[in-house]
Formats: sequence, C-alpha cells, structure tokens
Amino acid sequence: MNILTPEYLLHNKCSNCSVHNRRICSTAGSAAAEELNRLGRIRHIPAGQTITTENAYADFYGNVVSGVVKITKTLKDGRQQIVGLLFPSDFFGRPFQDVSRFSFEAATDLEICVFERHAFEALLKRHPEVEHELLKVFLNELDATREWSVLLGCQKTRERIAGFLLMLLRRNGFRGCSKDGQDANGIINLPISRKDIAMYLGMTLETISRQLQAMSRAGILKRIDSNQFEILLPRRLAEIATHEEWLIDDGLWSR
Amino acid sequence: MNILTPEYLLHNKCSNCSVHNRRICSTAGSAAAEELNRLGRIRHIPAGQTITTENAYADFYGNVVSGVVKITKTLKDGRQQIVGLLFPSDFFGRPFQDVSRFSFEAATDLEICVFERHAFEALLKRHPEVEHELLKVFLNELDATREWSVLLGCQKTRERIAGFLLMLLRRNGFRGCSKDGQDANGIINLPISRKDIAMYLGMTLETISRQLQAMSRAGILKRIDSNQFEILLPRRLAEIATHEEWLIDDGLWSR
DNA sequence: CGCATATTTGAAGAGTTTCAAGCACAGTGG
DNA sequence: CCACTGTGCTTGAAACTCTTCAAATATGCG
Repeated sequence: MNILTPEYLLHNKCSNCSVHNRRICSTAGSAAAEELNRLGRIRHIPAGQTITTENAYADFYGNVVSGVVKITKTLKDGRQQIVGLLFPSDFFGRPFQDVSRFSFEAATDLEICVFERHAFEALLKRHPEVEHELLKVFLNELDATREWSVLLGCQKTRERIAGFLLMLLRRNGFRGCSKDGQDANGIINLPISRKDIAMYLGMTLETISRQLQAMSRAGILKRIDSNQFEILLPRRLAEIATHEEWLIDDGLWSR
Repeated sequence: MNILTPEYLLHNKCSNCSVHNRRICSTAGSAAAEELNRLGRIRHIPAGQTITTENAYADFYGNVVSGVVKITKTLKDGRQQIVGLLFPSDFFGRPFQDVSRFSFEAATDLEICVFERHAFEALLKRHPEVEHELLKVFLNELDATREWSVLLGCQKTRERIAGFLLMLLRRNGFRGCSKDGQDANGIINLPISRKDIAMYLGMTLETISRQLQAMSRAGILKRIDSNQFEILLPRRLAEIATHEEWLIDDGLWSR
C-alpha cells in the first residue's frame, strides 16, 4: 500500500503539530510555511513497519512528529547496523537521490508528516530559505553521525551505553519521545528494544544487559523496569561516556 | 600564523586547478563561478599540520586540491578516532557554525583552496545554486559516514581493511591522490600511515599489519613495499569487504 | 653509517561474543 | 482467575578475536 494514497492525504494544520516550530517547519510567516502546510500529510505507522526499503525507490520524505525511526543497513549475511535514530522534529529520507542506500523503519509506533518527493524538491527550489534550513539540518546530522563513529570506533562497551543513555536524556526534553513525560527528571525511558540498542551500539544485547546491571549494582542507575532506569549519578555517567579514568572494578564504583 | 594573511592571498585561476570542474566549483558559466574564482586562495600545507583545531573558531573552509585531509576527534584520555578522510575535490570545514566539533589535519602534504568564511557564506546566500550543490556534497558525505559506521559497528577487522582498500581504489581515479598515478591499474598506494589507518578503522596498527600480511599470504594482495600493495584477487577482496561467507582459515585462501 | 621512526612479528591477556539456559512479563484462552 | 505460550530480557560458562606489551626488523634521512 502506498503511503501517499488518497486515504492518507488528509490535510493537517501545522499549528496543531507538536513540532511545527522546529527545523524546516520553523520558517513560519514566510510564504514557504503555507506551502509546507498544504504539502505535508500526517501518517501513523505501527512499530516494526518499514517506511523506506534499502536500495529501493523512495517517493517521499518527511518529519518525525512522535516516536523513533531507525536508519539501518543490512549486510548480505544478515548482520545489521543501525546508523542513526531519528526523534521528533528530525527529518527522514534522502533528497535528490532516487534510491535510498539505507532502510528507514519504525522503531516505535510512529506519527510522521510526509512530503511527496517531487513537490517537496520543487518547493526547495522556489524557497532557498527552506533549503538553507535543510542544509543546516543535515550538517547537524553529519556532525552527530561523526561523533557516533567515535563511539563505535574507539569506545568500550560501558562507555557506549553511557553515551547512549545521555543522548536519550538530551533528546527526551522534546515532546513525543515518551508517553508519560517522565523522562525529564532523571528517569530514562529506553524507547527501543535491547536488540535495536545493540545494533545501534555495535555490540550484542547480552553485553548491554550485563553492563546495565553492572551500572545498577554500582549505584549509577536504578532499574525501575526493563525499559526504565533512574539515573542516580548523572555526573558519573557523563564521565564514563567520555572516558573511564578509574579502574573498571565494580567494587570501586559503589560510592 | 593565519592561513588568510596577505602573503597567501595570491589569486589563482580556477581553470588551472585540477578539481575546478568538480563539486561546488562545477557551477562554471554562472556568475557564481567568477566569484568563487576571486574568493579562493591556493595554500600548501605540510603533512601533520592542523588546519582547523577541535573546539576552536574556524574562519575559513575550502576544497582539497591534492593530498588527504583527516577529520579527527580526540577523547580526554588521548584516544583518537578519524571520522572521515577527505580526498581531492572534497570540501572541508563546517559552514554556519562558529566552533568546529572536529579537527582537520593534513594526513599528507596538501594543496587546498580556502575560502574566507563570511565571504563564502555571503556568496551562498546570493547564489542558491551553489548552496544546493553544497547540500548535495554534504548529503553524500552523510551517506558515506553512515556506511562507514556499518563498517565500524559490525564488521570484523579483515572486512574493515578490505573495505578500506576498496574505498581507496574507488577514490584513486582522481588526480592528486598518488604521486605516480599508478593506483588505477590494481596497485593501491596507502596514502596515510598505519597509525592513521588504525584510527580510521577503529583497531590497532598491529592488527592492520597482521591482516595485510595474512591477505598477502592468501594470495589476495602482493606487497610491493610497506605502502604499496598490488591487488591480485579484487573480486575476493570485494567479497571480504561485505562479508565473509567461507571459513576464516588461511589454508583455504590459497587458490 | 647511524640514529630515529615506522612497520612487522610474537606471546600473553583481556573483553566481548557465542551458545545455552533461566526468568519475567503480557496476552490468550480455558 | 490462573495456567499456557510467546517474546524479550537476564544470567552463566566457554571460546575466540583482538588488544596489549615487548622485541625485532625495515625504512628513511641527515
């Protein structure tokens, strides 16, 4: 079923959208804003569904309104890597290229705002200020991806998990990431499965599990349930994320 | 010493430049081309020198004309990761941001064409077609970085090295990558040190050395000298790069 | 030629994965 | 209401890849 078929083409007022004043949608007041309003269609996607398939033609782009999108690449033997996660207000898809080199999938139930490809690219041509905004969006995405490759390239498993938790904390101030809004006050809600976290951090889900337990035993985290952790020592977590300068010995972690 | 001081502000004709018809410089014929010509200054940088320091203000961007630039990030404890390599015709620097989150260093002796930051950004504003070209440049860079994080996230050391060699092969058709132009016909010239390769592939230089020897013993490569390898079985190399579907046993590699 | 630097090779050790089993939780049906 | 079943998470032990430390060899340059 095509994501752009008429049944989904219900216009939405951007003013009702929780991310309407962010990123490329923030060009409010300009003529482009009205065009974007006419162009965008809200669409709900259940968790697990693929939005854009690797090596396939993609005829739309869009913004994440709520939920998390994972960008993945699969090797011939089935190994899979998540090369990026997209949160509310993030842009998904790859303009100016017929075939996507990655797959975009719903990591959670999703609300997205989709733009038909050619109409959107025509809009960019007419409104350089929107294209300028898009350039800034992708420059930030490039910086974030490069920093993530530092994490993948030379950090230990515990450091990676600490970095992941802090990334979630940074991004969870935004609406739509958690159902209850609890995330702000020290409780992290892991929005994706252990398997997905593993594919994002370049390690196995068993190692994730073990390290989360180790950090709980060390008093840095407190397990609420399997997807919720309270951060007891955020400063310590930040130290781990950048580098460990003390001995890795659970006994020393208790204070 | 400032890279933009008068002694370096010698105008160059783009028509003499080996990458003048590539990327953002390919807008030939337009009014923008002439402006770029006036703006760009050729500058020679010795290997090892830092062009832009991490967390420092950068007042210029530019194109690589010949040589290789490495983009690095250093952790507090000294661990370092190369998050990208830039070859001739690649753009370096980070527009629209005061402070660079990465360091840009000359991995080899370098010839670059630099643009003063504010003048360049003003040009982008006047000429959306150049900014459009820049967006495409960074979208490609983002794709490449994401594919590299697949390599870092879930590939084994031998696969990473194979992927690195093939990446060099892909890029070495361009002028300025090797002194003798030998690269095209199956001989790969490693333009950077083992230490840099290690920091790029997220492994130690010892492992690089061992795996290169292993692939030489297996008849896939032939060592000319420590920086030159002839590719005897390119198809095999490509198979390794994506995934190894046979047993990893040097004995089986000999055919 | 001799020194400094870069690369190769070797052996021991650590961290992570793999394989396997056990546990917790949610949904389903009796 | 509770066992049943599927799924996802946790935990354990063994195996393995890669790193670390150390030394030898090769390469480049004055």
